[in-house]
Amino acid sequence: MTTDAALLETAAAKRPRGRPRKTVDERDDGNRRVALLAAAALLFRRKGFSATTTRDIAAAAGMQSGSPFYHFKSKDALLFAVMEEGMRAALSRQRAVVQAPGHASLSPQSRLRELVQVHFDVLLGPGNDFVPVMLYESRSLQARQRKLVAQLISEYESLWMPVLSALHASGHLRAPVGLARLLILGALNWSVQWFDAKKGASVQDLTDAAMALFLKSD
Amino acid sequence: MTTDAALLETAAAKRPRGRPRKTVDERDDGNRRVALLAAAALLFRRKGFSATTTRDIAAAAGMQSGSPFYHFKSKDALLFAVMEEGMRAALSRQRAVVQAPGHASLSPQSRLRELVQVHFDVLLGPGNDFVPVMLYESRSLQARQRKLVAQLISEYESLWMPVLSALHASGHLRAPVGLARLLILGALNWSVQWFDAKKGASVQDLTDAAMALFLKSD
DNA sequence: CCTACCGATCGGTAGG
DNA sequence: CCTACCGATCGGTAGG
Repeated sequence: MTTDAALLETAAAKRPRGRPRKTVDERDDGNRRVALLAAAALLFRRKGFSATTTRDIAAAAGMQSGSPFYHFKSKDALLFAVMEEGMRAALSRQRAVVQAPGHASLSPQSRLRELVQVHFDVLLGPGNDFVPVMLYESRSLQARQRKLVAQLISEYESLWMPVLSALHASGHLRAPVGLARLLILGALNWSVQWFDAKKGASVQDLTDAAMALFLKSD
Repeated sequence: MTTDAALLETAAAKRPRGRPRKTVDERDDGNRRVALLAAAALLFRRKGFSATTTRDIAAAAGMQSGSPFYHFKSKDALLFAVMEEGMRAALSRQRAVVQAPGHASLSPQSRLRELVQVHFDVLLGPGNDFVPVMLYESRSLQARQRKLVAQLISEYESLWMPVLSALHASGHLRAPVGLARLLILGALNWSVQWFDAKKGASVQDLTDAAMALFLKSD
């Protein structure tokens, strides 16, 4: 699929040109690995894990069919790496939000808005295929790997709980906090199925609508 | 997978015993077709379309590997039949709700509650694998079939619009109606990912939580 | 609906 | 990271 290869040019072009590597023999494996991950994320998202072949991925990264197995032990391992990378990045972004200087002094409503907005961007931003793959392809993981992913998801959700509890306490959120978290994140996660960046609504519009829908008043 | 075959015993046993068929030569093909659909729905939901083999499905329905193709032209056609059957049943149930004698005289809040409750049951009720397959495997359909499914989804969503518009007009729903519909149905649809019938919450609990979350007051 | 089978594709590997 | 390849599996079919 040459289209996919084209879409990944940017990732492949990120190879640093300035400082030369320590030894001539050290190929920039790190970057080929990154290109493989980006290609896998794009294809896993578009076609699903089982319908994507390792040959598809290799071609999208400009390699021969056997080469992905030089970087990853198996197709499974590639899927897990995509998910882990996606959740690592998402966690890091949300932690930055929560730990930002002014954040703690904001109202719970404003704090929820920031979480929602970053969540939408993690799901719908350009090139952000990693977390959608995690959301919709976990079924294809082996039990051990699925547990590790579940752990990351749990950490991610724990960032939401203090805000939701505060909103519940102040009467702005009436549903039980646990179910509210599942329903709210579900509403956001489902946007992966219908959001179209080229169409009407923006991530800002979605954030506004979600806040208006979930909160009793602003 | 003998486990799957066992789970499908009930469907296979529905074969009518009383009145004999018109001719001796008329095998109850209709029922073997039903068994295939139920087996396919269960497996497509559990493992996804691409990861399910037609041999899996045949075995779960108690057939040999080539036999599904006597009833369905292709694996694709089987997937489409599952989705069409699921949406036909869901539409029929929701139409019955909307057209029930007292329904029109209920408050918009109560009408939404009925739609939500039936929707949860369509997704989470025992043996209801057909609609979840439609929700999560449409990617595997061919363009023509996907269009037909989209048409059914559109009909289904149109049943919600009058209720949502009324709630918006009365101030019980603050988000724009179009985005509210997408977010609300997303919250409900995502329950397929986490709901566990053997655990704490019931469909009633979910319905209560959803109503409390979405509406400004009851 | 079964038997027997085909052609294509797939994940993965050896050896360089 | 490529070349060349293997064993297994898969969707689907002919002929009964």
